[in-house]
Amino acid sequence: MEQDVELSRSCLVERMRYYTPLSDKDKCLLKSLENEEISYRPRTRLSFSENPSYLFVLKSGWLYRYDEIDEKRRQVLRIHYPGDIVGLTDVAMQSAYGEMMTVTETVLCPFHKSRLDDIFIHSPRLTALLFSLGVLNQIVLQDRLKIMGRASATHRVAYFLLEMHARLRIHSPTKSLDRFEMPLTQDVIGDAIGLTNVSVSNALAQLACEGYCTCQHREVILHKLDKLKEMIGFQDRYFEIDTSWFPNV
Amino acid sequence: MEQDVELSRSCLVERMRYYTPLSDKDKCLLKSLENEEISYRPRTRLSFSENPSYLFVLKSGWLYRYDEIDEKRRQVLRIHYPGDIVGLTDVAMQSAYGEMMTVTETVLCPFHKSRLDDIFIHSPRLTALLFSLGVLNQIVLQDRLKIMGRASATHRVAYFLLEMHARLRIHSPTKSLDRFEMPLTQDVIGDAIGLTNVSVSNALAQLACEGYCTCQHREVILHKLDKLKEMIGFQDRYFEIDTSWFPNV
DNA sequence: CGGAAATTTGACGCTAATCAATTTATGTGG
DNA sequence: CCACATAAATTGATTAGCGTCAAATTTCCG
Repeated sequence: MEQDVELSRSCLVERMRYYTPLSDKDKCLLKSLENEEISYRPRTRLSFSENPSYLFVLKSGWLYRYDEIDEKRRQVLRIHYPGDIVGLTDVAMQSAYGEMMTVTETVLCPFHKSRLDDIFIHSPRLTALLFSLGVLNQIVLQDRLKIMGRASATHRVAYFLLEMHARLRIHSPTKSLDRFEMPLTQDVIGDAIGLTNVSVSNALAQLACEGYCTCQHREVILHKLDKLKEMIGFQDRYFEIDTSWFPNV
Repeated sequence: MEQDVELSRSCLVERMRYYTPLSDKDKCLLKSLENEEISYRPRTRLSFSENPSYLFVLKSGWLYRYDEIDEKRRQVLRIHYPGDIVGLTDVAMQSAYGEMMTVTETVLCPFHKSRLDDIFIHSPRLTALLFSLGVLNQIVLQDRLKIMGRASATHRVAYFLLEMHARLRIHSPTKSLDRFEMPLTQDVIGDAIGLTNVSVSNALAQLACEGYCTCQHREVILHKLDKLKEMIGFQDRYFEIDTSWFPNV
């Protein structure tokens, strides 16, 4: 029991066990990825392009990945929350994809990409889970494509808030979580959904005006969560993984 | 030798061996996924939402996946080429994502999702490859996000043509392939990159006017492939997979 | 060859980008 | 704890690009 409590302190284990029960062996496998720790200050630029052989477990804090398009434009590709594995898009290719920037104080646990082999070789079940989480990521990206392609500025911003809400819910599934911290600036939000900071500001004003939500002082309050979801047809992808076909070993 | 030739007729084996050498066992594993065949006519709507437990190897033909937004709007999420595994976004979740439509005459090989377990259990190396191809897909989606968020209509269309070019190159890496068939209508292209068919038409006219490429009679000719790539900063993601860390079993 | 689908072309309107100025919030040192 | 400097957010005026609607032309396919 003591041991189990000890193991559950792993951020990655917390995340994974949310989707499916884990054997002690699997917990150990995951836990071992968090042996080292590096801390970063807020707003630190992280560039691992020189040798993208390391992945990271994001232990605490927020960071985002972005890619420069030109001097004044960039695309925010992904926002990372605690429990995320960071850097897969770097290690699968021979070169890194964009850069990362910490938002808050951040702790990363680096591990070499060859450590993934341990999982692939020793735990087909964990492998299936990692694989499925990769597919889930594709689905989330596809959702974002849909929004970027066709939705108005207001809908895009609403979508962004709802996706953030869905992400945060994973780590506090009991709470209703109608309010949460928002450390991202409107510039970053805009770069994530293809808008200028001005348009984000206007969209937030309109959402507030219609009573859906407010976003002030780095805090989001979702007054009409369900109505908001309905308005843009939002689906929470983070609760849906089908584990029925996973191998039992 | 005879056997090897026989095995190489598998579309999936062809695709996978492009990225890394495969053992005979791995070839058999992959080949066995193509035991059944179903043919479809062009422009057939495929909906497997009732019970999304089957994946498909796309043996021949083209099809695309899309999702309706409202009556008149849809987002084309992905275009599938021979050798693709189709349907991962359905089986990982408990419900299907959108629908599919064949473009040309198409042959699909269905297999149950539990067959993936065979790969995860028996071939860590093939698992690593499947996993990496999933990550590659995420990268391609991220590239598309970048384009959708910030690029002009002309750049979007140029990007679309170049991505198609990159995809087709996988299956004929020797040819320079500066011209290829384009069975997709401008409506479909537009729905893929967030434009109307009218804007696609205008963008193609401008690209042709500037001498970059022509798209007529269902055929694309890229006159200045390199200049076009340079103009939009295109990177071919399909050649980059890093297999150095894959397990040897 | 004939009907339907796809593409092209043009006129007009709307949304969000751009540029710029102002207000508000944040964080630091005294 | 306050004053100050800087960053972030808000507001407004103007503009460019794409969407929308509609009609004409070309292509496709049985």
